[in-house]
Amino acid sequence: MQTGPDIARVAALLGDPGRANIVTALLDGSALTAGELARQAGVTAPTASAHLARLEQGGLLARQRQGRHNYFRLAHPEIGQLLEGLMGLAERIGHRRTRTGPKEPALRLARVCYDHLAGELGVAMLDGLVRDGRLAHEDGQLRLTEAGEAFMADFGIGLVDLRQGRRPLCRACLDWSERRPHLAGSLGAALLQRFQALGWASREAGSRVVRFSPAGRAEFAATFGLTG
Amino acid sequence: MQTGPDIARVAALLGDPGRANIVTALLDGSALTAGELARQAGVTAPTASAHLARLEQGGLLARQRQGRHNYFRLAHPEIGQLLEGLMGLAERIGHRRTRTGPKEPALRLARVCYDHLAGELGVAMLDGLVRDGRLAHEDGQLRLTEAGEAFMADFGIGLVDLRQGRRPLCRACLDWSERRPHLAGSLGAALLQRFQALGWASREAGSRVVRFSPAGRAEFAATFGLTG
DNA sequence: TGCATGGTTTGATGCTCATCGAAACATCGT
DNA sequence: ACGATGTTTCGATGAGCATCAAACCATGCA
Repeated sequence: MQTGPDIARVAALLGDPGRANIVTALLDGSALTAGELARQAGVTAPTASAHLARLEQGGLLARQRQGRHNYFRLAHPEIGQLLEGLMGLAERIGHRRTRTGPKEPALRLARVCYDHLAGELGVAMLDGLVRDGRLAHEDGQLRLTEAGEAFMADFGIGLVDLRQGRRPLCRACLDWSERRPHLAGSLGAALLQRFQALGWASREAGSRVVRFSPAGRAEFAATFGLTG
Repeated sequence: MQTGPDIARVAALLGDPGRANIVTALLDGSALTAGELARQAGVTAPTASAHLARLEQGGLLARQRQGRHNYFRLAHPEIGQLLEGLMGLAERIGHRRTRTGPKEPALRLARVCYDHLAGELGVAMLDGLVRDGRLAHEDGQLRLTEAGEAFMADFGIGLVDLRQGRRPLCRACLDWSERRPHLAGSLGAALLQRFQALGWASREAGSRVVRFSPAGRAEFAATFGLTG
């Protein structure tokens, strides 16, 4: 008999392949309809509907009705963090769904984690920002320095807007494939959006892959002082 | 159809209340026998045996036969990290097993996380170490500074031994109750052991609670420069 | 060589729940 | 108003599995 949070309830929600596929599909931060999720999960509409109801009831998903469509998204960014942690552990333990798929390398290079950049380039970006004194680790938190504020403003990020929301500006998120942190939080999300606006990178439809153009990749490396 | 690590397998293992109780009981880093775990989990010996077999098969637990006893422990420290993450999320979402139990405050103040100090005092200690320049955040990793090495040696920590193992010396572990990191890794484990050797604190049998004596608490605060 | 104790295996039972087809419901475009 | 599309509800089916009692195996002690 133990006290404390009920981890079994949450784990059981993620313990079904269908539901796991659903939340993984939502890990890119998008909001998908019930039908899309059913297809992604490889189940029929009724089963998906039942799963979605349970996930919503369990507090993992948020539902937004829009006309005849039902959009679902992760209820909280922290859920994405947990999923990355689960992936890391599953990988270490050797539980893999398939032999490394074809688009696996692209996924390891650059992917979306909820709504920010993850993968090799994601952690490299955070490293660069810290090395150049734009972000600072402080009491285990990430803080934007004055130099960092100037840098972001120059890069076209509207910090004022970002500080409006109650979501933290900077946050370290442990990367699944790199096993080191990358930048999350509203700033991380804004940066990824900016990359897309600048045409440096684009999201691959229906996957978490972020594809950089050769020119965009070069600009990216130059901006954050990456050698690789 | 998705690729990548199979999170459902791992989550399903943790999704049963019996198994969740088992791993939670092992979260204090101890190695317990099958019988003890059966009692902790509130199931009979046969069911526990089945659960333990599945957990071992799944790579979450390591078994060590000693005579007619079977000792189980978490297969890897990272599993403890994931469990704390799961607890944090479950708490946020509002899944609690019971109304806050009686020993809950003690647990939030100071407890064992796998083998190192967690809770209010755990994060305060890390804060103090960083503030005083003994640990430094670097590229998202924790590093022991020169001043820190001197401090640890003076405090009676044998760094040479710690560096032998392949386990990282310092590691940040996200605290379940405080939602901020505390110090893990072999150094974190060594510090907790030292506290016990000095008589500052002692483990409460059969729980994760770490109980500081009044004098020990004062020494602790003085050593790490805590005001609270 | 026995007896006690810890642990696992086996077998049987019952429950939860994932799944899908069919039908009902809701919304949109025409 | 009506057909088309997206979504949920209902009902039925089946599989997986958690559970325990009883039997079995192994180790330690006398």
